[in-house]
Amino acid sequence: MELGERKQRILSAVIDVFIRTGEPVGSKALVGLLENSVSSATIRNDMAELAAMGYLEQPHTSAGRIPTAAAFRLYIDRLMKRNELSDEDRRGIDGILTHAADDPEKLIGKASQALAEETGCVAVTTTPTGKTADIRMIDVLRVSPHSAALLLMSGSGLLRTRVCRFDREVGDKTLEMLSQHLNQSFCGCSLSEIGLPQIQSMVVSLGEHGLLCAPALNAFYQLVQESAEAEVSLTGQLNLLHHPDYDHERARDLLSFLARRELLTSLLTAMPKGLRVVIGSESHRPELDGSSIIVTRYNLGGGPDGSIGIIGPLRMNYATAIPRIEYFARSIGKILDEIMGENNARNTDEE
Amino acid sequence: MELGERKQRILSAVIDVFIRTGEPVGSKALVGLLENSVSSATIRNDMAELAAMGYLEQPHTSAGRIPTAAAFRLYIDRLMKRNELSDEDRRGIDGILTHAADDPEKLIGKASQALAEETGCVAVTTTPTGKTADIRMIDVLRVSPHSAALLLMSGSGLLRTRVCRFDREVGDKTLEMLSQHLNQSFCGCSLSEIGLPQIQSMVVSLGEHGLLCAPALNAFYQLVQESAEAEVSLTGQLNLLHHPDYDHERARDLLSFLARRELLTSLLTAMPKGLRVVIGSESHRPELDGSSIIVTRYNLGGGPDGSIGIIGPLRMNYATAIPRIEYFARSIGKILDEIMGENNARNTDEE
DNA sequence: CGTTAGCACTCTGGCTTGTCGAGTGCTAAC
DNA sequence: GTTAGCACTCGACAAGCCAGAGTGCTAACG
Repeated sequence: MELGERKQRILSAVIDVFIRTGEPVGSKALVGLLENSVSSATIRNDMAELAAMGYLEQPHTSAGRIPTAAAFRLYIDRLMKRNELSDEDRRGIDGILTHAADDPEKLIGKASQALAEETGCVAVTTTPTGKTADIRMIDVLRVSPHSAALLLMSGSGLLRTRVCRFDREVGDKTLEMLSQHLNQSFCGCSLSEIGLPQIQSMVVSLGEHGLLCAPALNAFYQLVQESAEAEVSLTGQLNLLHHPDYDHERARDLLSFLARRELLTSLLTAMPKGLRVVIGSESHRPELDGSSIIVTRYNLGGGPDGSIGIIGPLRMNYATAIPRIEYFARSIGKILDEIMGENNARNTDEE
Repeated sequence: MELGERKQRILSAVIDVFIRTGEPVGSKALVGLLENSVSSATIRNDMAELAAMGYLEQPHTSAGRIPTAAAFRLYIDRLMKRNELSDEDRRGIDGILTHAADDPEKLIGKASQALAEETGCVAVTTTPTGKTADIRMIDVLRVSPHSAALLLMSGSGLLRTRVCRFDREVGDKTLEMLSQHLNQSFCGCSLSEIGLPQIQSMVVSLGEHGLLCAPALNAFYQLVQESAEAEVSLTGQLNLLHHPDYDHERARDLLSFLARRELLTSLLTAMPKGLRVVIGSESHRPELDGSSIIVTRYNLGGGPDGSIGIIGPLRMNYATAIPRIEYFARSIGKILDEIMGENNARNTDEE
């Protein structure tokens, strides 16, 4: 069902005003805002029809109208004019990212922080990892006579360490042997390939050292598990507490939901590629009613990638937030590729 | 000025009830609770005097009394009966800590989480580091043709890594040389000794590789800085949002304050050794009015140590929280010593 | 037929009012 | 020093009221 041109303009205007003020908008307020303005009565008629079509609703009889989730959907897909970033904005972001940008984790942390600050929402990121990432190297470092640290570097540029304790003192040779075996067996493997059986077979191949090294192998297994699944991190939760749309309960409930990382992970990893906007109840999660999620992927040259996005109130400023998130994702992908030295025809000559 | 024995009992009872209910407590409510009960009129008289002495105050004329900060101070220092942990509690904590206890960071994370959950407050911990910690080892790991990761292990058992990018490709020899020089120069040094001058002099001693390695040295410097200062982490912020004593504003303000880590760090590091309770305004931070902090240090055998504690409403359950925190601190210290292999006459034969 | 002006209607939010109950302070008796 | 009794104060809560905003409908207009 096609919407008349004026109705589209009215709906757009309602959404714009609502995003700005957060209050139901009445017919009179729109009179001054439309291009070829018509009288408030006409607008009322159109609004009544828009309400009948499910795009507007009124909290109570004599209040203005507020846009429904369907209206936001239409707005984002068709009506909205993207508010592209100014050169200044870009420079600002570039500055933030290139400043402490050598380290992947730092980079993503900074990006998350900046995004949260600029949008006033909660920023959500996942580490650049995935089942497809492979193991680049493994190292074993002595910590004390009877404990050592394992280090794992994955193809996505992440380093993870973990200390383990042996049942008795271990010699340098044992550690060295352990390191060699681990590297031989697992270097180049994708993280998802490695399961308990493979690791248990190491106990055998290590011969006399096998049993002694069991704690280390156990730690290694945990390390692999940990690296294989995307690690979600949130920034700017405080922003929610400052936002007028979130009262105590709503903020608490949303944050409680976000604290359950496993739910969030599954939500994010289930997203198809490209930029996605999930509006309120579209996620079928009651906790997300009244909130929107905008996420996209940042791609490394190869397989592994991660997500970056924001979570905030339904009436967030999509027009500026969306281009901003896209820019962040592109920049992160580019910088990570540079760090990791992927040779995929990107100009790495900048700076 | 000494308090009469009955007044002490009355004050204790008021505090106990207030901690339980959070509401002003009246004279009648106390009649049934005191040992050698007296009439409500007598209690009223005593309460009036306690109010005059600054231990009680009433929100308005015809409400019950609530304890002042001074009352809590007295309560904690003299009146309170510590509610020692049951064997079961201890076993529970031991189980949590020994379960994933090989890794120092994991250990402290788990402890923090458990403490937050058990007390319903925000748990605060600092990593076991300090100016006095020394550098145990440094490693340089190749990440890509033109980037590498630096790894630093400090005497407190913490591993920190950071990736850095070189201006052009670097050979294995260069990295190896860098690693050797860094270890020779800085292994065994305390973290606080290392400043920019020492690192800059490395550029010279590295000879032809000096300039190429500048980014790595810069990253190393940042790594040292980072490891030198205690890293504060909070767990269970959501608890505040569930607590009836914190409405939207109070929760927001407290969390905003806690988010400013530098303030928190200075607050924690300024604490003298031993267990401390800071009640509301005693910290001279307006944001902490109405909240209390309980912290203590956990000590490693050697110099470095960290803090663990909780932050919550004034009317928290001090009698059970304090022994609990002490137990956590002792356990963490013991386990870390075991991991790090300090030989200080502790029985490491458990389990 | 689409647009406009006018009007009666509805509903919310804020304000005032009145009542209830908890708790106190004081006084006088024990 | 302790207790009983009583008048008083104050906040919480419900009920009632008013003003304002915004609508839906109808009738007139081009």
